[in-house]
Amino acid sequence: MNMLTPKPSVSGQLLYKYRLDIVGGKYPPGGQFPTVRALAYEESVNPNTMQKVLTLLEQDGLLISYGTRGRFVTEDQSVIAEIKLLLQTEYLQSVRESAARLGITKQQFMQFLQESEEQDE
Amino acid sequence: MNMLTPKPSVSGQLLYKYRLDIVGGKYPPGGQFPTVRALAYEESVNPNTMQKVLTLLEQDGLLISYGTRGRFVTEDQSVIAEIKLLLQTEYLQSVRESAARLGITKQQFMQFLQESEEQDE
DNA sequence: ATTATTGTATTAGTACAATAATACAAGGAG
DNA sequence: CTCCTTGTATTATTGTACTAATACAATAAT
Repeated sequence: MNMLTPKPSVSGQLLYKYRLDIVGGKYPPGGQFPTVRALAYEESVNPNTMQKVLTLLEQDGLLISYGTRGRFVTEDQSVIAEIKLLLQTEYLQSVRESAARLGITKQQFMQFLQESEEQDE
Repeated sequence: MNMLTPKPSVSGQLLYKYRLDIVGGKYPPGGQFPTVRALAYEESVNPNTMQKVLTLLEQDGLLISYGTRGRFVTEDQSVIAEIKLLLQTEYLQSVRESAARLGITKQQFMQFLQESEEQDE
């Protein structure tokens, strides 16, 4: 039983996933992005649904569509960096609120961090 | 533009809210819980939707229905404590994953905690 | 006793997300 | 030139969450 997260929409999850994939460098700036149909197949989702997701990523400025040539990740690294920072900031803010609601103290959080493995460098 | 959270269902949000309200002590153990209709009105939600939510809270063991006498918060504090811990643990685990996906380092997190106001004691 | 309020249940309707099934124009590849 | 793949668009259908409108039995209140 999942206590926390009410199920979000498929498209919302995919949108978030690709945002993270892009700002995380999985798809490098200027590089080609997989096709609508390929991603739809990969995610076992209808092509229409996937296209909507990619359209939203274009609105973010993360992707650019060149008609039949395909879609590409923006070359503008500042856009990517900006969105990455936005995602991080928004998330940390949500953590603040959630921790408060859950009654998680700063001490608990510190201890939690100590126990965490270091994933950087 | 909300970067993070795809819209969750109404009932899922309410379920989460009441779980937190109960484990947070807003509704004390053994005390009466508001009626379906009252809560539905309060949240501007259909009574049917609210009833489903309360039914799920019963399945959690947080609430007990005594027919027409109304619904009450469980008197068993261990159940409440257990669920509170479960919620906290589940959340911290999700934080670990999310932080990793977002590329938030332990250092960033530490700094974030320093900047946070202290909300306990 | 009557009345109001409780939880519970049922059925139908609405709104929206997602699927399904295509179709088409534009460019690349052979 | 022809064919394939690209993005894009359209229309219909399905699934589901939520609303709407009740109804009913049990109990507390008066």
